[in-house]
Order: sequence, then structure tokens, then C-alpha cells
Amino acid sequence: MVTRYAVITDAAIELVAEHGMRGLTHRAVDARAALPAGTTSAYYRTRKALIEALVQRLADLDAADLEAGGLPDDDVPAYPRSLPLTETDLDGIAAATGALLDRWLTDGRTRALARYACVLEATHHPELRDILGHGAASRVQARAMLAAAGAADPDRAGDHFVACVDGLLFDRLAGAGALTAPPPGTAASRADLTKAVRALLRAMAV
Amino acid sequence: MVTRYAVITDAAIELVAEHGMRGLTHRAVDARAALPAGTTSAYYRTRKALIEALVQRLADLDAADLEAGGLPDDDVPAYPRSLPLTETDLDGIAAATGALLDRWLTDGRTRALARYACVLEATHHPELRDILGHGAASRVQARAMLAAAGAADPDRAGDHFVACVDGLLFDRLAGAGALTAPPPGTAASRADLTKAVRALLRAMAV
DNA sequence: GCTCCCGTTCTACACCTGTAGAAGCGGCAT
DNA sequence: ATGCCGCTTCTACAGGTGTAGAACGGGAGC
Repeated sequence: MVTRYAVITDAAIELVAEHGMRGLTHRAVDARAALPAGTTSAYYRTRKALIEALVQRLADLDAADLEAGGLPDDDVPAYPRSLPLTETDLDGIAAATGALLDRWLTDGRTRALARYACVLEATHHPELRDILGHGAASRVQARAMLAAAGAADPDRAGDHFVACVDGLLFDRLAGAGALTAPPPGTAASRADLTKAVRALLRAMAV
Repeated sequence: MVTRYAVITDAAIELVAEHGMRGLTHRAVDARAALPAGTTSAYYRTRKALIEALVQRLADLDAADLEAGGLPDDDVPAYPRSLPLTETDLDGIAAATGALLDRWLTDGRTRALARYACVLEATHHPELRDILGHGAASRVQARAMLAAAGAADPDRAGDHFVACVDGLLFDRLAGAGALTAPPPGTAASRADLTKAVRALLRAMAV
């Protein structure tokens, strides 16, 4: 059974992805989740509480994905749900990352868009940053990988790496690079992303 | 003499940077620009018109910076206002890019934040994308540079490059990497960014 | 049976926002 | 000076939004 809290926060995520933070209102969430009017307002009295719950939900979903390790998604077996922690071969890492990025562009698009909106929001609401714990997991992963690959300063390099990967993702999500890039969800897209990530890894691992 | 249009759109940019798109209202702009109530509403009857003007203003400001080429800023002589188009030495390009990025983190922070908010907004309002012409200039520049550096596929590589650079910027703007990164505005910050960009260039130029 | 309680649903209300139109005002041409 | 015309300023108003609290309902405990 899905708790009502999850129903509400999931609807909130969809709204933010579709209409931006501005589209997030108590009543809109009720409508989107097909709940009786006033429900969201009862569960999260203030808007701040609603946003925090939304961000927490994003973090929880990520944690669940991480939990699954590199295992394929039940729903979409072609994709991993997160990077395999054990992998040390750079080509393998790049391929997995490329696939993962492509997933964020297709199935995960909603969540990805909501996340960027929240990260931006965290700029003027620091408490969100703590909840989001911004990409702490991927950061740790990246550092470990680069350390294993023999980078001189794996911590800095790891941070640069995840920032760049986030940039690649954002670029396509926002449709900036989408004009020239291969369409998401295709093998070409995965290959292109993999290639970029591979280059990044090679660059950072020195 | 500064036109009233510029006063309004500049105030709008500040508002968006500080409080997000949600903070952008006709009345808030009036207050921020210390204009009589109702002024913004008279100049831009609809909210959509206001946003489009804001985005256009961002584009114009960028164009003005580009116009200045790699020349130092009048206000802040330590920084260039855009990348030198002529430069072909990779180390030189990296240094200039690093300095430029650091500028976006300090003096240009407001504009940078507003831009990211608008890019995100463009996700659900495609007409904004056309106005913003997303980073077309930097894209062209990057492609040319990488072509000169002998990259195999300079167009794709150039796009990857600007996406990654944007990622580095966003990462620090949003305060994600800001915890571990050197504080902006310092030589250390510039060095760190330059190093990351240098690595990127090396990676993409193959 | 009645009672109490907690989760749910409904209503109220002050305030904010977008947008339209009226009122005011200064200069220009007649 | 008179009348006209543009810019500017003010006011109105219909929704929308955040938040609080009242009404409802059904199951647990007596």
C-alpha cells in the first residue's frame, strides 16, 4: 500500500517538473493526485512543508535506487538504476554512466527536472540543501572510482566529474544540446553520452 | 540615459535570481526598481511579456559582453567579459575560461542564477528557448576552438564541452560543490576552475 | 448502545496576482 | 489658450493561493 504522503509528494514532483516551482500549489497537487480538495493542505499545512517533503521524497527515491546497486530496473530492464559500485574498469563505468544518463532523459525525466528545480530553489532556501544532500552519493562514488583509477586529487576530480556529468544531463534536459544531440532513448544517445563520459573520466583521472 | 525598459528588466533579473521565478510579479518589480506601483504592469501587460523581456535582456547583456571580445571589463578589470575569440593555445583558453567562470560566481552571480532559472523555465515554454538561443555564441566559440585543436568531431565535442562547463558553474552556484571548492573570487578558485577546464579541453580535443 | 478520537473532508477568509481601464499630466501643434 | 496625444500613474476587480479551523465519519474501547 502506498501511503498518502507518497501519493501527494509524487504528484508534487510531477507538477514541479511540468510547470516549475510556480505550479506547485496545494490545490494543484490535490487535482493532479485526484484527491479531495484540501487534502494536501491538511497533510502539509504550509507550502514550505510541502516543498521539504517533495525534496525528501526525491532523496528517498534516489536512496532506493542506490540500494538496488547496479541491478537493472524491474520496470525498464535495459537500464541500471544506479552505478555499479564495484566496477573499476573505466570503459565499463563510462558505459554504465551513459546508460544511466539516458535513463534520466527518458523514464527519469520528470524526476530529473524536478531535481534541478529544487537545486535551484535550494539557492535561496538553504535547508533544502541539507535534505537533498546534493548528490552526496554520486560524489562519493565518483571519488572512489577516480581514486581507484589513480587520479592525483581524486576528491576534487570527483567533484568536477559529477558537476560535468550533471551539466551534460541538464544541457539535454533543457533542450539546449537536444537540437544537435541524438534523440534520447536510442542507442545513439547512449553511445554519445558514453563517449562524453569516457572522455571526462580520462581527463579527470590524471 | 537608461531606458525604463532596462530598469524594469534588470530589476526582474535580480528578483528571479534572489527568489526564483515565483518571486517575479509585476508589483515586486515595481518595488525593487523603486517605481510607482503599476509601472511594470503598464509596460508589460502580461506576465508572459515580462518574462520574455527579461530573457531578451539577458541575451542582450550577453551580446554586449561578446561584443567586447576578450577585453577586460571596465568595472572589474581583473576579468575578461567573454572568451577571446582569437586565442588558440589550450592553456590560454583554459585560463581565460576559468577566470570567466569565476566572474560568473561573483559579479555575474545574479545574471547566472537568473539564466539557469530561465533555461529551466524554457523547458515548458519553448518560445523562451528561441530568445535565449541557448548559449549559441559559446557553442560556436567552443566548436571553433576544438576544431583548431584538432578534435575529431569538433561539433559534438564543442557541445559536450560547453555543457560540462555549464555544469561546473551550476554546481558551484547552487552551492553543491561550494562546500569543497575554494571560495569564489579568489586565485585558488580561478586555478581550480582553470584546472578543470584544462582537463576538459584535453579530453574533448581528441 | 454510547463516547471518544483520529484521520479526513469541507469551508472560510485575508491576502496576493494578473490584467484592464480610467484618471492625470506635460508638451506640441494649431 | 486650446485641444490633442503620448506617457505615466492610479484604481478596480476577478480569480487564485496559503493557511486555519470547523464539520464529518467510522472504528476502538468502554
